[in-house]
Amino acid sequence: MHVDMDAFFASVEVARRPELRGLPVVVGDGERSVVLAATYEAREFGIRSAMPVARAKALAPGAIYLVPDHAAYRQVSRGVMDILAAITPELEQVSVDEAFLDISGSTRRLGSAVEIGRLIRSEVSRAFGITCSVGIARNKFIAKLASTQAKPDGLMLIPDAVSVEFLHMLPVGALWGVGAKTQEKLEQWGIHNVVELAHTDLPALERVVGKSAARHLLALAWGQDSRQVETSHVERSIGAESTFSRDQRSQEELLRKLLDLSDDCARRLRARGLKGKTVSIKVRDSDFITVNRSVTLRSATDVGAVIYRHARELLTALPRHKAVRLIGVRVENLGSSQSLPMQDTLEESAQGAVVALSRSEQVMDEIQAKFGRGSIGRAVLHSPRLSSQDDSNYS
DNA sequence: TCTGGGGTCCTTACACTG
DNA sequence: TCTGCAGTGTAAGGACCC
Repeated sequence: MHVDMDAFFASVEVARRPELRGLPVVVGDGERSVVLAATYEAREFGIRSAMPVARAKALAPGAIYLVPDHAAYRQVSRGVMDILAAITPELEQVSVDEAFLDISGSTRRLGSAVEIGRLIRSEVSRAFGITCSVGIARNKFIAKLASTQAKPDGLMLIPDAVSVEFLHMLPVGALWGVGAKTQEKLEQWGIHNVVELAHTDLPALERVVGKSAARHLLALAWGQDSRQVETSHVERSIGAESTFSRDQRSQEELLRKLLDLSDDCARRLRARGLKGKTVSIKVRDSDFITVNRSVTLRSATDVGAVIYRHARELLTALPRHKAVRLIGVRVENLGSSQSLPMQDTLEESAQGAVVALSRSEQVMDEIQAKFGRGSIGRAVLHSPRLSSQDDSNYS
């Protein structure tokens, strides 16, 4: 079973502000952002999620535009997931607003799959005043297609016997893993629908989309998906990125943001008991050209100052002519803190520098946990100058 | 029109090792 | 000593998902 909230962020806003009901409501973060969610009334104007807010405003200047309140959405999300967890522990949360459930062990206790789907929909609506759609099928992929077809505020069961027939009515873009680029490539080869893809032979498909994707797509096109509902998942990377309100040329400001993002990554790593070995940065310029640079360290870290130092080296090594639109930091190659050694390099360990930095950041975590995120921070992020050379400015 | 931020996975190229 | 090859790790880019 696949459960998917309808226009989730927008629905949460409408539920807590009933005067918005029936109106075109768009959740999006300001001029340089994109639409995160839009009510079905807003979609009638052609507004879609991921569309630039500026474009949405051109389409529907009279719609209501709201700044997202992620804390509120997370809270509702947790409540919805609690409802689902009461149905079965075989629950896989895919994102803030959707989940897969393996309900094969729940039908004796709670009734048929359709009855369970109805129960979930009524519980979610009763508890939070929002709607969700439910898809039921023999595997995850078809269940997800079913919930999409059921939207909004619906339920669809696709019996085994008709699942391939159902699949073969859909455009190729309905397949998991076929986005705009792959769809365009497939269409160049005359493959527009799932049924056409299903009857393409593997070697030909491999030439179009590559080996791995070809096998994957061909299986999906015949309704085959052996993925299980995974109740736990291992994080592979943790990152943070930010788009400037105006394209940035000042190295000072870029480094300041880089430090802030490095700290954010480090704090989240520590909160999860993780360390990472690879630090990567992402820089997008005013022409929307994006480059990534990464470096693998000798040992893993969860220290913001260490992440920042490597990120800064990567950034300063970059030849740059254009102003910067977006900058990001990501830490990859993650492992548990317990299983990974402590120091960054022998040299630094000898100085005790990294140990001291690590400890001071842990103390900051503790103070922030007690008194709030704004209660303590790096002085350098609040001072007018940030040297690009002097490491003493970490603190 | 002017394109977010959180991620995952795949492909390609290249260096290195046995 | 040289060459080819397979396997592995790293780096960079790209596509895709929500």
